[in-house]
Amino acid sequence: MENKEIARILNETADLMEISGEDGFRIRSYRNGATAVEGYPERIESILADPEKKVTDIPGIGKGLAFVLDEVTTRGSCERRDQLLQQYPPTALEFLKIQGLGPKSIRTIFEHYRISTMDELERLAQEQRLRELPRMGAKLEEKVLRSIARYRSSVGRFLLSFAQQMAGELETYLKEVPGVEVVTAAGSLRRGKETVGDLDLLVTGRPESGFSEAAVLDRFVKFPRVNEVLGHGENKASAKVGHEGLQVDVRALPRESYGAALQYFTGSKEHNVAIRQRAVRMGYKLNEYGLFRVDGDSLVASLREEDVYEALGLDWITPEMRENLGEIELAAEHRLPRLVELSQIRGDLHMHTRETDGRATLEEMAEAAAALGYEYVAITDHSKALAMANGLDETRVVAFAAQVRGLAGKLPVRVFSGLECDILRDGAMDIAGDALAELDFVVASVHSHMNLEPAEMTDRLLRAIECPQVRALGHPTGRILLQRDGYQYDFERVVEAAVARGVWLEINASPERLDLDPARLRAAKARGARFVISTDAHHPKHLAHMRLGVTVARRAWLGPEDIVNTLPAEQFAAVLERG
DNA sequence: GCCGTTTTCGGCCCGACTGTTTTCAGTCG
Repeated sequence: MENKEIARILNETADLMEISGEDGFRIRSYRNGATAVEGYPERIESILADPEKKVTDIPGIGKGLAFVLDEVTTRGSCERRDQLLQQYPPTALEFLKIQGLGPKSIRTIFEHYRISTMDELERLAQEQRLRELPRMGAKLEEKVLRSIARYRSSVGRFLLSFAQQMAGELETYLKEVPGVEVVTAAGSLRRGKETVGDLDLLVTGRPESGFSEAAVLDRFVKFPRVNEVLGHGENKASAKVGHEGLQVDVRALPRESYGAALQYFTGSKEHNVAIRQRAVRMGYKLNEYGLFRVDGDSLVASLREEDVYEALGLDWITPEMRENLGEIELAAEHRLPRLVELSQIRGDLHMHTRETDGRATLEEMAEAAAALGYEYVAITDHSKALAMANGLDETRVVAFAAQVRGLAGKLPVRVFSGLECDILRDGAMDIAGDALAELDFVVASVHSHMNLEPAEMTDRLLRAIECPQVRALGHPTGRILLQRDGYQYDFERVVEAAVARGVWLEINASPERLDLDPARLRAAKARGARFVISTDAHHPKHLAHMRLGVTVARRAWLGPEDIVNTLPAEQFAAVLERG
């Protein structure tokens, strides 16, 4: 069992313990344990199996959790979780995802009503029976109904990063089948959409090396994380994978038609419709087997995707652009834009350390950045409004700026002193201007009062942008993918103000944000905005999320000239200096 | 339940808001 899965079960147990009203500190120990397990470099299972090693050497794991870990790895659950699941239905955990409902309210609901499904919860709210319970009222019912609607629309969708990871695991696994040459994820994953509904894997190989389609599909349905096989034919098998139930379709293909199939299954639907219309106009027909002449049915192209596009008089179009938003016309005129690439990113401008809610030190973050080949980073811990994160006050901000000046030249990358400064409800900065002025780089973000009226939110952001020390607007919509919509405001006005003040817009690359989104990025670019792509890392390994941010930028057709952190360190420093 | 230790028990992060109350519990971050 993977550490991540163990951590999930510990967190789930903690959720149930909260609903059951157990001691808060004990619950926190379970959560701390989960975090420790998830971030631990070695497999817990192998530590448990090794008599030379002890899990209790891991900080956060004591005697109690050691026993629980042993239970979880051997049978996938633990005694306390089993007990609690007898007491509450598994949907109790789903109810926690509904905004406005926390463990206490869920417990109250279960004490008064015998319900076990989301539909029943919805009915209680509709029939105004929640308000009969203590401390619940009409507003809560409305909130719950809104949240259930959002929950429904996100069910069956998955974060891009999650699907990519699953695709990677399956690729490694399927490549062990003799003769397999390529395993490629197609569909919205290949196009880099922020969330994906299912995973399409195309597999091909060399018959002369023993490749057989049946062998690939047989191995796939035996993948240990397959939960339910939905279909298993000669060319295609489908299954729900992982406890999350991501649907994975594996198609085994002859290599001759690989390019055509890849084009076909990558989509988008709109792009493909337009491409096929173009083919028809040129006297061809295009399907997943190849591009054929209509008269005589002879094959024109199918081996490589590039061949298909070329035969249609088009430059090859990168999957991120395939949405029929004008890319086909540009490809026909050989005028496709040059998009930003991960290798062009030279620094990361949003990350946290142990000073607030990060997990590593400034030095560790700098080393991890150097390992990725970066020239520079900005350390941007939280400001004091985020009390729970132990945000910096003015004194600590000034001390931090001085500390970074003292470290000049002593770290493997250039470090800029930064701050992710909270934008208060009225648009004022959480930190006084003279303290901010000590820093090299200030990114301003909203973390509270996200439900203001659009006009008020617009004014708030406009005022924040006016602050002379602010250089970037962090996660500008505040959306959390599959969980929370962004805050409402007049985006165009805010962008125009940002352009006028030289404030950059952040593309926050953390997997659950990817904020701004491609549509807003295009709109902002059209108004002259410039961008930074930053990871918002809270751990050195999060720095690797940069590639997700780059993917989002590419989906918005952004080039290196649009992204400020493609600048070399000296030039970037000069841009900061100019103010 | 973990940790550290003044070694066997006490401390562990909390401020702000919301909607419900009529003085504050529950949620959120």
